[in-house]
Amino acid sequence: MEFSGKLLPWDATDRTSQIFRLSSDLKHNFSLPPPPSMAGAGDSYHQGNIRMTIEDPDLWRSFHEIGTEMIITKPGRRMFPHCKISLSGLVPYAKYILLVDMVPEDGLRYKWNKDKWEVAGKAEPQPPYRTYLHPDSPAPGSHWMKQPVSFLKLKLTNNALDQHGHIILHSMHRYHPRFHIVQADDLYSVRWSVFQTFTFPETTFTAVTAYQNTKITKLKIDHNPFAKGFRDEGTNSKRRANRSLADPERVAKKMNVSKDSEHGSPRDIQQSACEGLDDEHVGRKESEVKGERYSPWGGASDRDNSHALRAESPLGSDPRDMYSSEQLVPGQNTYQPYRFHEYGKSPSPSSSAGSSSGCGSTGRSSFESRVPDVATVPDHDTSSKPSAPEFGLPPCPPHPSAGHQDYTGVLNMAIAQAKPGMLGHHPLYAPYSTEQSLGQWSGAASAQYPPPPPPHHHLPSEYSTQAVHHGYHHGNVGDWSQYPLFSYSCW
DNA sequence: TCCTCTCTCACATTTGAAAAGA
DNA sequence: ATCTTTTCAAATGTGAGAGAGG
Repeated sequence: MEFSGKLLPWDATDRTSQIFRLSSDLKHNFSLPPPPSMAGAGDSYHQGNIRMTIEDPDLWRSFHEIGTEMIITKPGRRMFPHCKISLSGLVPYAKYILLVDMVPEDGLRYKWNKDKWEVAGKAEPQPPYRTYLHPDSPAPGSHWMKQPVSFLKLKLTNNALDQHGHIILHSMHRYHPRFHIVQADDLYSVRWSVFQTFTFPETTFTAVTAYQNTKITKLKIDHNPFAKGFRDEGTNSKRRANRSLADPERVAKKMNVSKDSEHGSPRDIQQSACEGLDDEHVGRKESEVKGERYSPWGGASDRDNSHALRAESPLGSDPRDMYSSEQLVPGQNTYQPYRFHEYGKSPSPSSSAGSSSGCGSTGRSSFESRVPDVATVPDHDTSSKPSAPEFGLPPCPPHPSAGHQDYTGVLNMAIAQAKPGMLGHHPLYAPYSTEQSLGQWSGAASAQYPPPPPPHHHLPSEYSTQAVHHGYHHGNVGDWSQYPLFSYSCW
């Protein structure tokens, strides 16, 4: 079954900021069909029929089945596989901005123990929240649609003081990239626009400073051209020798990689915690992969023991919980929007600890405020990035269990390469100065939107989910959500 | 002090874009 | 103007070692 990412109409005047997110499974929480009045209604600017697909889905799945790891370094490291998407359904002549940010999977920290990932405690406080702006932004829909859009240059770093606009992550934490499409002529318009967000479960990864799972290393070497020198057939005899011990395994792995992605994996590996994701996101191949996945996630074998399982695997036995119900609400707080992540039934430390967050123990939705703001601050590194403005998306509020978070609101975007003029003469930057940021945020938000929900409290009804979930399976087609932004001004 | 875990660094190799030359 | 070659910055995983914490 295929269900393209048809946007549900959104009334721009609707301050309740309902977010509609297509889920991939009707049997989940929000199974309401779209109100007839909304289905296919009118304004193409706001509704469109946007569809996003991820490129190289098989490659992503190959990694995902093992447990994708992404290296993060101080100077910044590219992702591999890198994010590359295809878009359709955009208004050809309308301009869009493409953004990517990294969303914590949960409020947990992990460790690699022998051959599997285990929970190692609560997540560390969230580092400065950044969003990567595609350098082509803004560009007309026709531009985005004519060929796949690559985020090759996106870099991940563990340097909280990074000044290059790289996305800052914590090592040993899990994230997934989230793609945003905003119809806007420039960044100034962004805040008036509707964000449409897409996620691809198979892009979930663990940020690491050094690879933990040797199978991931091998997969990277086998597929990343820059790592060609480390391949068995490569010229580096020294490294070949070092790796020779693992050769039998490598051979077996190589033989299995392609197969595994579609036909399951070695049986010595416990079932993948990602199984559920595959079930619904890997096209209609679920029957082929279910229960056979190789997984680095410990405890996954005990599928029925959801508690035990989820304690170790944030994806849980039914990862759909995580992806199928995302609601985004506008941040009402001028500088402290909150994001609530709740992973449904998962009794993970994070969710349990987050009871005070107001997400409710029964709800599956993860609520997020998406209030991208751009801090206008002095550029303190003009030599290296004279026009390296960054703006942060809405400070991703903390996971309930993540402890104190950095609300600096640094919405850094690596827009150094963005088209000149898109930001006009305003120096956008992403400082880590709370004072500055907060100062910027002190806009008159409340004038436009209802009062903000109290932090760590139940969302008021007007923010409650009215998500509409459809069967939305097309392998690498992203889930999407739509939400208005910018309840306050910051420019 | 020892151990474990995580992170950093220099290294050899490869890629790919830009520059130089034919 | 076009094609080929050269140069060089950037990207890659490796493995040793440092550093923090228990």
